[in-house]
Amino acid sequence: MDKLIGTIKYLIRISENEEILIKKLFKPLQLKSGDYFLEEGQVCRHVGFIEQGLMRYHMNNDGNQKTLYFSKEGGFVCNYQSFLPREPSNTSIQAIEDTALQIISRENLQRLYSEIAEGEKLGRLAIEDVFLSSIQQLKSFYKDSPAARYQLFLQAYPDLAQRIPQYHIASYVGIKPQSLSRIRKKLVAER
Amino acid sequence: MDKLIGTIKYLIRISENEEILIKKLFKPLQLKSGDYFLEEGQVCRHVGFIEQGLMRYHMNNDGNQKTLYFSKEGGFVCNYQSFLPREPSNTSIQAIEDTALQIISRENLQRLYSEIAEGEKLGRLAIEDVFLSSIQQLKSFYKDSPAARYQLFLQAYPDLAQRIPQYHIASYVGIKPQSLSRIRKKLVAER
DNA sequence: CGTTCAGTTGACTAAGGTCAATTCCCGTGG
DNA sequence: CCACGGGAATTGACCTTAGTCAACTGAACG
Repeated sequence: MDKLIGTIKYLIRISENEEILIKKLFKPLQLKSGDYFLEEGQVCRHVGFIEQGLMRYHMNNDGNQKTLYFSKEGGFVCNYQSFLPREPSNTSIQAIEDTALQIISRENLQRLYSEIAEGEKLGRLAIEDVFLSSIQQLKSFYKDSPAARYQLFLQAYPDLAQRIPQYHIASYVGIKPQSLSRIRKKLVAER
Repeated sequence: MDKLIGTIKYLIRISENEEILIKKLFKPLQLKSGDYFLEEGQVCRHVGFIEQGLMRYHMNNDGNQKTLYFSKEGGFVCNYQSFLPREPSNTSIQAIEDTALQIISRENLQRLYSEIAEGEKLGRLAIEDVFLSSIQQLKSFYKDSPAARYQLFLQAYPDLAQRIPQYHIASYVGIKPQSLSRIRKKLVAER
């Protein structure tokens, strides 16, 4: 809960009363590695804040999974594409480490928006963040080779490279594990 | 101006006075085919609404351009990645037909947000729309082959296929014009 | 020890990229 | 009205790179 409050205070200004309210609006949720926060076909009904742990977003495409995104402690998780229009999600969100979350329901999020002075701003900032980073990633698909995307991933998340198995990273980069293995070999040889 | 008001009324409820205010906040802008609404390196200072015409978003990557997106009459144009944080844009927005816009400055958009009852909601809806469609596109890069992306483009924008040169479509799909030409040939053969 | 699964490696295939030549289309000017 | 020029699109030959299939290695764990 401390990390959540800290992150919120970093984004907006809140009073002591507002802090107390926020603590009431969020509920803790503990997931084991492999558990799902959201499964394909369900409607996403909560926004989560990761206190500790690691999660991945993925789609199923006739059998093989495509990893879209990772999110770790300090980040929010939500499939806005399902949450906003209240439609069944076409992506899943799964813990890939034991993960401690603070989650807020749609109803409580509405309260947060209306009862916290800068609540709307907080919502906007949280969404803008996801928005900008997904556009970044889209651009990378246009600009960068798989090898370059892999290296950018290493630069951006050096810690995650240690925590995430290679076949998930390969999927995130948009290639097969075999190809990533070959790219890695090549990168070592060039260095 | 009529199309803009119609689009806004479709998204939110506005009073007659609010309609008058909105008409004051937007200014017309006429672009010739080839003209830029936003050039790389500039800060995006306006949101535009396309009354009539067609625009494309593109990046430069050592010489060759990558087309990220098209927007036509009835749509909004803005590089939020530059507009929101007021940073120099790394993408350009160019008219590829003679295009009539209604544009609103950041200051006037602030007034729209604060002086129109559902102004914030309008802003949120406009951004959500761009947000959801760019995630859609990102997912397509994971799931779909270039041939499939081309066909999805044709389905989604049958009219645009007639208005946009193939080399721009190829770039949007993420391949070279030669490859798109071969894919087209193959699709005809299969049909 | 044997099982399991991630990761690597090899041989081959498929598909897009590259370079270059050619054709097509369309507008312009003689 | 026709000839020419220029850019778009197509085509061919070849290259590069990721995918596929399958075998193998290595580490973790019971």
